[in-house]
Amino acid sequence: LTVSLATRLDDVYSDNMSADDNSVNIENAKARYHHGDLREALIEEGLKLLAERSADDLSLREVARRAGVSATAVYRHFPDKQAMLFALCERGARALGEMQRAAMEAAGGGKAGFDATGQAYVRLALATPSLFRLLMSVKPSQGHFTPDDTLVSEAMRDLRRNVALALPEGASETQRTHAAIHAWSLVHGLAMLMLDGQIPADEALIDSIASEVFLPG
Amino acid sequence: LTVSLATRLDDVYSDNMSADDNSVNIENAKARYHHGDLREALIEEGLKLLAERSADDLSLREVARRAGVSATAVYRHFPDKQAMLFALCERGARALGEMQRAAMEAAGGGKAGFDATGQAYVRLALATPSLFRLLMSVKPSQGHFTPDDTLVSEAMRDLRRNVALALPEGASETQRTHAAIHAWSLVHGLAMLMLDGQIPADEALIDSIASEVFLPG
DNA sequence: TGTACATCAGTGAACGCGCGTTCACTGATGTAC
DNA sequence: TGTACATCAGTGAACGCGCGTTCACTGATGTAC
Repeated sequence: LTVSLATRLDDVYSDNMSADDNSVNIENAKARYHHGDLREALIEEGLKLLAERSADDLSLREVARRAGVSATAVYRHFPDKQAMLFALCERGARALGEMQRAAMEAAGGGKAGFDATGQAYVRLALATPSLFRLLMSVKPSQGHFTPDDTLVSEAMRDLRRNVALALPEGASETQRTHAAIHAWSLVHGLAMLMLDGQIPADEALIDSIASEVFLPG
Repeated sequence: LTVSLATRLDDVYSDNMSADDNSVNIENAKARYHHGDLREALIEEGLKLLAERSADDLSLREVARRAGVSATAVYRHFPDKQAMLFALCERGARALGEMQRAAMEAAGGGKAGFDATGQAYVRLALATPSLFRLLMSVKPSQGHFTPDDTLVSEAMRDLRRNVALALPEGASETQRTHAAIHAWSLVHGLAMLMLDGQIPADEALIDSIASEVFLPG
């Protein structure tokens, strides 16, 4: 799982620009990026910056600077800063979803698989703290991002499906929803407390807490 | 419990300045505050502002403005902005601790009392979101605030004591710590997910989830 | 193959903003004689 | 009781900062004839 986590994160943070490309910053931007590539490069630099600072401290100008481009160039690819942040969120949500799926699969489904998704959730949070926090800040009520849904709620749908696999056969819809919320709260709290340094980010702790979900029936 | 919560929050947010005091802003500040009162007024305005915006969006200048005082006056009472924020944290920590104690007492101790502290935790978070988040952001590793401890870790000490009351007699130290972390994670995750709008801030949900703590043995 | 032209992703200068913090100051308060 | 003086919590002007965003522009690319 740890390996597959690393692989997934490499996907998210993949770096198309080599160090050489950075050192020939003198050439103009159009020569450096083929058509459509700057958008991608900005997202990548944004994700890299989120590894260094919080989303609140991430500025559009710095992302542009890192990509070797003027601040105004960003506006060719995003209507405003918020839209750029949202693009970063989408990457985070994708990574979260993929990791959950991979963890479930690797553990062979059932209760073990369900536990694995919980552990993967915490590990993703610890691996990409700012992105994880940013992701959570996109509320369903902030409907200007997506028509009527959260990015996270997609992962939540998966969670409700997964929780069914860990519950006894005849569990009701209500029981499933309740168990899903319970499980999500548990791993989310663990992740946040570890991110905030209130609890040691201990591997064994993640594994044990995440497999102690209270399941009704 | 709800009543005692309201009472406690009134304590935290108590407003010593009447509306009249605000309307006679023309008089100079020295006339308005007796010696030492401005510090208190600044803290109160800070807490009120935290009810409107996040700690990140709270500026020293605005706190001063609300208190009817120049921005530089703040420096007579706090060495810098961070110190002022920390003073707000202290209030939050105090409120959290008092609420936990009150909840435990009101529920008559034992497992019921322990569950009540969990519910109170979530309710405090929902009542004062920004203050709660700010409180959590004070890390043990940021030792410049307190010598070698977190503000929150004081509440954590209480938690470990409380969890013992809900555990079977012969529980080991390890089991107690583990159960405390588990319980904290559960209610903290529930609180954060509700604050972020990922889960409805439903009263019944708080009560039921917070009493489903997994207890070993 | 060469020329004219439209497109559009980049540019740098400029805007107004609010911030945290510093500085030299002022004027009310309280004490010493 | 009156006067001289130290204290110190306030003041407003000023600083430098980086931000998001706008504007008119430029110059490479690709297409049409």
